Amino acid sequence: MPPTLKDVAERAGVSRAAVSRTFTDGASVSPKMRRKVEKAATELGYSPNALASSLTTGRTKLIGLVSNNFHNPIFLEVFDLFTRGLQDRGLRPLLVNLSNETDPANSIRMLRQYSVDGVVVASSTLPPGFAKSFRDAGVPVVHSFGRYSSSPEVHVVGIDNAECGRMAARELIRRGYRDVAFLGGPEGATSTQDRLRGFLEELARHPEIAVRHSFAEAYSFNAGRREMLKRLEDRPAEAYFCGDDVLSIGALSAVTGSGLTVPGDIGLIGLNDMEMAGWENINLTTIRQPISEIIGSSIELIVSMLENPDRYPETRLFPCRVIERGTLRPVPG
Amino acid sequence: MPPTLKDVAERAGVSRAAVSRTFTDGASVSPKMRRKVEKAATELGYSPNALASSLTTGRTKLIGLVSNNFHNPIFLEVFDLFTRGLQDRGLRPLLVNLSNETDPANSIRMLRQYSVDGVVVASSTLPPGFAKSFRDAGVPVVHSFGRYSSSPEVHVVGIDNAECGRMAARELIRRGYRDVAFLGGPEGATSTQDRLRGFLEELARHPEIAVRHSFAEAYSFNAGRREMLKRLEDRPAEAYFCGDDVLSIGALSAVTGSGLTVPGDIGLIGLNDMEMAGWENINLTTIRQPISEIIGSSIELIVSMLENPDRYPETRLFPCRVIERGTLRPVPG
DNA sequence: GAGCATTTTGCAACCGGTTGCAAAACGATT
DNA sequence: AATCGTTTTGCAACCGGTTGCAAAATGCTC
Repeated sequence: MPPTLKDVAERAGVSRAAVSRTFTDGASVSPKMRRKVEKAATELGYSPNALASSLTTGRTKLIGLVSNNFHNPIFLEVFDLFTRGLQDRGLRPLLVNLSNETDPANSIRMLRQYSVDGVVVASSTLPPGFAKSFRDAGVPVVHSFGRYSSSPEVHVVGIDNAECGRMAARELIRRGYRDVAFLGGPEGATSTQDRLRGFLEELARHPEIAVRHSFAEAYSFNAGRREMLKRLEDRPAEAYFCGDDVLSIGALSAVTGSGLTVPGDIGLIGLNDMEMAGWENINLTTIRQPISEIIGSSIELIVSMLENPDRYPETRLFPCRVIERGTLRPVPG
Repeated sequence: MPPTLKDVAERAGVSRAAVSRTFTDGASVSPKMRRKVEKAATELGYSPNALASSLTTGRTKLIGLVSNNFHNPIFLEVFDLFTRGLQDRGLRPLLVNLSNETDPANSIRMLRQYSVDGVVVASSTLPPGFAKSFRDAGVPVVHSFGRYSSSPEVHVVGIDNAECGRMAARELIRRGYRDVAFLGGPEGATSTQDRLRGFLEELARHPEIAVRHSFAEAYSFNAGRREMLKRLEDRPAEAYFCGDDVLSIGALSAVTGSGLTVPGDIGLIGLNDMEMAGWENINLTTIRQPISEIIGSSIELIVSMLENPDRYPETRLFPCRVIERGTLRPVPG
């Protein structure tokens, strides 16, 4: 139904090749020819079919954006930044929701059928092997918010989760807490494991401080709330480092709902600094993850892989920092 | 690089047409042939190129998912439901972020270049003309969360915003408020206009009740908070119907942050019933918008348009209902 | 095993573009 | 005006599939 190259060529009285050339930049076309073609094209309302041209050029400018996290509000920011960043570079995000899938094979097949030029895996809970299987299928891939590895097999952009754990521990120690805990996300998630590891590592240097940990079933408000309610049944710790902000807010709700106060009775520190953490009625002390930088860097990386698919895989980690708000008690003295 | 139809045909010692047929269902292939082809295909790891086939079939199974709302957490639920629903039907969402665009021409061109089979516009703030320009370009379109029109030009699926306004008014009246207000979203948004209209309409039947209204600059926490802070400077109303839940939560934060209580000093009712509204520390009374039904219906509609593009445009409205939580005072008596 | 209807298969053209190559047009030089 | 080097243009093959049509194969019946 929409006009094709041939229609334009006929109307302009030139060859199809000539039309094609006027629409691919860098091709040799005389000014006269260009005028003729452009006139015919606008008269017909022609715009080239990107999919047809992808057949010969081997480029679709389609990027698979794969995620399994459609419940944490931080991911709305993530999608916003990714879609805008990709669009600005003339790339189109093909969204894949992995929420109920476990097997990568399906989504790999699907993305190959649409011959995406590259894939961005945006998730802190998917195992590293997931991104790897895209690479094995010959598709350039970047794992955003993925796990640090000293010998990376795919590009990873994210934060040093273990360092965040240490950072949280130092912050709690600095404020004089003597009985602290980690309230993590799902036990299997690599991000949870790493944050816990760092947390324990740092606290191991302070044997006088009691440490414990437990896991919520998901990175979600309700999971955080439920887990904290369980902790409150027995004698709770003085302060909790929660796996992420949403968990923290759930935990916060459990604490205040039980008639205790934050930070009076219990201190809380989260991770992410999602928009909501700054809301007046939440005001969560947290560790800021520079998601905008992470995403910018991920896009830059995937773009560079379009030119050079065999680019040596690297890990890019961005520093986090503590954002002080109102859920930890002040530094003593 | 990936194996093509031809490779499979050669390996199986059959014609390319035969291979094509074994991969299109409903085509006539003998069991023997099918076995031969499938064997060769799995050996080579072949899977058909959806884009190439779209050239002849005219179907890409790509659906443009267009939105300008990447800040309201409710839209994460929206994206989740849309992507899952489309995937389940073998369709692929091509995400378009309209946040900084105002002119539809660009996105229309882009979606036509990728020959999407249809477009879903998911937004309550885009003008009706936006969806229309897709239709004019010959692309099947559904406007989800769009405005009701008695003579619709495109498919609209959503709620009756005016009725929601009336519903909120009735709820406030029922609880004995005598001085009420509408704290709307951006003045230009059709959803805001309609909600206000309904709200005023219902209150016009109760001249003894004072009514006023004002608008926030966006459907966002900060806008709601700022606007409510302004209202609090002067003598505020007894109760506010806020344009949506995010605005309500912002307003809630402004009220409690000013040392007043909800619903003691000021009552609040929102609209959407986003997940967060039910969180213990928010506990917002609100009007539930059945987003899952709206999205299911939108998908059903766009799917049916793939078969029958000239389907007569209809408006589908879903009923809302009040979810009673803790931000309005109890019914007197 | 011949004759027939039915199914299966391959040929070849086509979908909407791109691109290597050679012919045509152009411009400069003598 | 003839020669030569450059640029511009068109031809035709190709990208990875699909599909109408006719030929080949199959299954039945007698």
